[in-house]
This record gives sequence, structure tokens and C-alpha cells, in this order.
Amino acid sequence: MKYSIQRQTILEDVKARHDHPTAEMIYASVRKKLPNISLGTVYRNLNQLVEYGTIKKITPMQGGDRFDDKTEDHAHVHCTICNQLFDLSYESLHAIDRTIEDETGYHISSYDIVFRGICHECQKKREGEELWN
Amino acid sequence: MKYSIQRQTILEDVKARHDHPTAEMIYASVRKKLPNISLGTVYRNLNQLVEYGTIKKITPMQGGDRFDDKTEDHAHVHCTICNQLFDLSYESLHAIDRTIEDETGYHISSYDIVFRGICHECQKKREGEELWN
DNA sequence: ACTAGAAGTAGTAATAGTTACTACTTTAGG
DNA sequence: CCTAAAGTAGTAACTATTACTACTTCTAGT
Repeated sequence: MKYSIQRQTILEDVKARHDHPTAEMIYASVRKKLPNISLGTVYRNLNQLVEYGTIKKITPMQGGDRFDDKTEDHAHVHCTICNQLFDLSYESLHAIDRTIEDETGYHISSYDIVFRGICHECQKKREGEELWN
Repeated sequence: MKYSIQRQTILEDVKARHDHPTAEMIYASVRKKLPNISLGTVYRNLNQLVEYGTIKKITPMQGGDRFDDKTEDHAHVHCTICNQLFDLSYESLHAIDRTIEDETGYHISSYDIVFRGICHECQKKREGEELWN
């Protein structure tokens, strides 16, 4: 990987902040130092840095949302090559480590666990709001 | 929610298959029965059924990928209103249930846990492949 | 059964996030 | 200090999804 002022500035920015920025957020902030950097450059460099292992991408899932008639919350393994999604039992979740590889035959390369909810501030704001008026 | 043949057919399709289909996959399959259903209708109905609780959406995260200089795998809580991402300790993962709400003050409404890796078939295919030729 | 209006539909345009392409520029090794 | 590989800005293209519009269907009350 060759040096470039763009890449250096992007990396410094990601390292300096701790708000899990999107590419767009990094673009906005880096533009203050390099006003005519392009968004494409930000994306390309972020992905290179991820590939190099310097930073991490908290990525959703490729290829769009998936739907399931099993409505209880449950975990999945996702093949990054064929895009198949496979159900996991709750039990195997509790012993995350090797169990999942044993259960599925997958070689697990990474995981993102994202719990979704409403944070304390947003809960408080909601309380003071009328639903309609 | 009013009856419509489109919604019924979509729901039947999701219930009949167990491959965690995308909206596009459902569209392709429902089109065999209703050749001029529109993709927008599929999306609208799927989202309505999710809202009603009949089916579940395994959704990534809204608003694009996020980047992090903390490269070790770790979990997050994601506020569905302000889009903030907050780091979770590995310990709290092990006792999923109430611990996360205590730790973060979030009201957890759902979670998708997606482990990413390469499935058994794709691993085998890879073995028989040359990297270049 | 008939009808009004709410809810739904097809088809198209628009949007967000991201990647691809192109002609030009920068970097770094000999 | 020259050259080839790697990087860049700017733009176009692409994918997944939602919004909009004019038309159609469903259903509750007569």
C-alpha cells in the first residue's frame, strides 16, 4: 500500500473519533482538511484499510434484507460466498466460541452482533411527546 | 389490514420456503402466480407483515456501514431512533438477557446476531480451485 | 346488491449507499 | 530524475428500497 495524504487523513480521522462513523461522516470531516477529496476516494481507502486489517467495518449483510416466518429472535450464520443464511439454536449462542463451527461446518471469519433498541435519551424525549396534536 | 390476493400470495410464499428469502427472491417466486405484481407491492406488503408481527425481517442496520478502529470482534447496541452505536463488553454478551439493558439503559426491542463465514460447500469448492491459471 | 371511501395496486420516478470507470497525478525504487 | 505502478477527482452506473400517481379493489353500512 502506497502512501497518500488522503489515506493518511482518513485513517487519522477514524482513529481520532469513537462514534462508529459512516463513510459519509468521515467524508464530511476529512473535507475540512482536504476540501476536494472525493467520496469515492473515502470509500476506496476505507475498504483498503479494512482489508489490510487496520480498521474494522461493522457491516450489515450483503444483498439486502432477508425475511423469515420464524418470528422469534434468533441467530444465524451467513455464508459470505453463497449468501446462504442458516438458523442457529439459542444454545449454541451461549457457548459462542467453537460450538458454532462444530454445529454448522462453517469456518467463522467474523461476527457483528447488533442489538437494536431505543437509547436512554431517545426514551426520555419520547415521554415528553404527544402522539398527535 | 384489508385482504388482497397479492398479500395472501406473498405471505404463503414466505411461509412455504425456508431459505430466508430477500424481497427480490419473493418477487421472482410470486410472479409465477401473479405475473404483473410489482416489486413495490412486494416491499410494501412484506413491511406491513413485519409491522403486524406475522413475519420477521432480518435486517442489517439502517444508514450504511460503520467503521471502527477497534478491530477485535465485538458487539454493539444500536439506537433505532438516533442511529447511535454503542460498544458492548464481551461479558455482557454471555448473559444476553437483561444484562444489556442494565448496562446501557437501552430498551432492547430485537436483535439479529449474524456470524459470518464460509459454509461447508463453498469451502470444498475453494479447495479444488486454483488461485490463478 | 349498491355504493362511498378507505386501503391496495401497477408502474414509474426518486433516493441512499456504494462501486466502476476514465483521464490525470503522485509516489517510490532503481 | 524517470518510469511504472498505485492513487486521485469527478462522474456515471448500480442495487436495494421508498415515494408518488392515477387507477382498482375491498368492505361496512344502508
